[in-house]
Amino acid sequence: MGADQHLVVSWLMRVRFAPSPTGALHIGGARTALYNWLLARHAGGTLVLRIEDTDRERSTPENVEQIIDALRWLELDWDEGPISQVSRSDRHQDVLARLLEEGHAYRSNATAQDVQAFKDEHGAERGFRGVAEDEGAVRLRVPDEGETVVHDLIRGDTTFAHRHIDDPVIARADGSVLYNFAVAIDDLDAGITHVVRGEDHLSNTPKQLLVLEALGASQPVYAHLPLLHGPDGKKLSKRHGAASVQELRAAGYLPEAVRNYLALLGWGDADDETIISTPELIQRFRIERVARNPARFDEQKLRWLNGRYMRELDTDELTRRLEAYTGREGLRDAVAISEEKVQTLADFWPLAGFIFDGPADDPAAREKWLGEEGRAALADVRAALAEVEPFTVEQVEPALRAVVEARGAKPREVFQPVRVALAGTTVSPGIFETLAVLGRDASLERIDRALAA
RNA sequence: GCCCCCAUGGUGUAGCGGUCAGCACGCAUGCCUUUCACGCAUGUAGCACGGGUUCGAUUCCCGUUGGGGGUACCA
Repeated sequence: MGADQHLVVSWLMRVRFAPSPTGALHIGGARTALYNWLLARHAGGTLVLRIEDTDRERSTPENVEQIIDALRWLELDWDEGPISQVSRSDRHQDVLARLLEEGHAYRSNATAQDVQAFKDEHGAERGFRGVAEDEGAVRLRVPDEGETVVHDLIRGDTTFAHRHIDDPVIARADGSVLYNFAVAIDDLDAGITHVVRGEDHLSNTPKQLLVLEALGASQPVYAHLPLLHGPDGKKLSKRHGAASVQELRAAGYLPEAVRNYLALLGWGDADDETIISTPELIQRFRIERVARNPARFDEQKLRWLNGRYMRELDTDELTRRLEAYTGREGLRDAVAISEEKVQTLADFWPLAGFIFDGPADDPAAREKWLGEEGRAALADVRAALAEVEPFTVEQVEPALRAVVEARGAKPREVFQPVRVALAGTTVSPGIFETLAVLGRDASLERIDRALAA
């Protein structure tokens, strides 16, 4: 690589997604990943995946795998990593030693009680300052004077007075480093240019900046995303239905619809479009336009959006998705007549499963539509259907309408009994289409059964 | 407690000193119609409150209230 090219590379955007593997990837984390991905793809930059696993208790291989699965399902790829934060502990130790050596950090055995005692004496707003000891945890020295300003692409500048900041513990007594230290070093070493993460990290940013400053390193540009809440305004949790990516997947949502929805949750373009394909998103997404206020996750809108995406897929593709989702095969004909009626992949089977598994059992439907009148109509339909040739929608429809006319009935008085006979319920795809998909034999058999019951 | 962030209909957002405050979801009604949907049409509902600044504030400043985050030898 020549010098010129190197210069170009150094100007490119490098972002990262750094989840801590504490379980399933939540929607908030998924959105953070999406925004970073959008930024990287838009700028032709690099997305680094780093696993923040310094908390050994919660970081299990299963949890890491869950996050990677979720990203794959969302079709968000990364260019470097996954890098385990723990795997970088040698480097962390080197930097820690240097900070200790240069006096930017010190060892201390101060406990939470000691910190409280300090505040009782100096005032609650006064940041804790410890005294150097021979052993104990490592604390970063925060100056008493001055302030640290976080320059944020979304929020502008936020100023933190040093006198309010506690000397943060950056390494445990056993030497293992803590998040606020490791994250600063890792982002620095990875050459991250833009740190895009949740707002819950904003208050800790000055500590990370102080670490960087102690090292004489330059700082990245920050962008803190507003947090996501549940429908009730409270923190998002399992109580709110699908709160994790795997739950969204299980609920039958399409990854492209989820990307579209998540992109709009906290971000809006000037032209106010709602349906935005991923390529368009890459082209139009601007981190500066991300909203500052927290957003609520609204599954109703996701459902609507998902329905729009479902209807945009052609029948073959939708069939592939549905077959993968249900684990069944030979669904195409049933899919073709159900497309307009489902909003999620999960909606399909309850609507059209009767075609394969036989009529559902809905006593109320039978009672209402298969009484004396219903059976009489059904018998007429059976007779008419026996003559239809070929057994196609084009031939079936006029035959049934002729029955309606001959009986002087309302359409529903004839069609609903047929529907209940075939599906067992009052809801199904169009009746002519359903008949055609079922075929003459199966249709007549089901009608006979309803008549005999 | 202390530090920090945020505030447009029920929800997500557009707006960046003068607009009938726009769009989407939802909800309601109508049309379509064999069920359920889809689609189409119409309607419903909002600038948290109080002070300023200004000829004029949804928009700028301050405060209040209300949410949220941080304050761990968690991330």
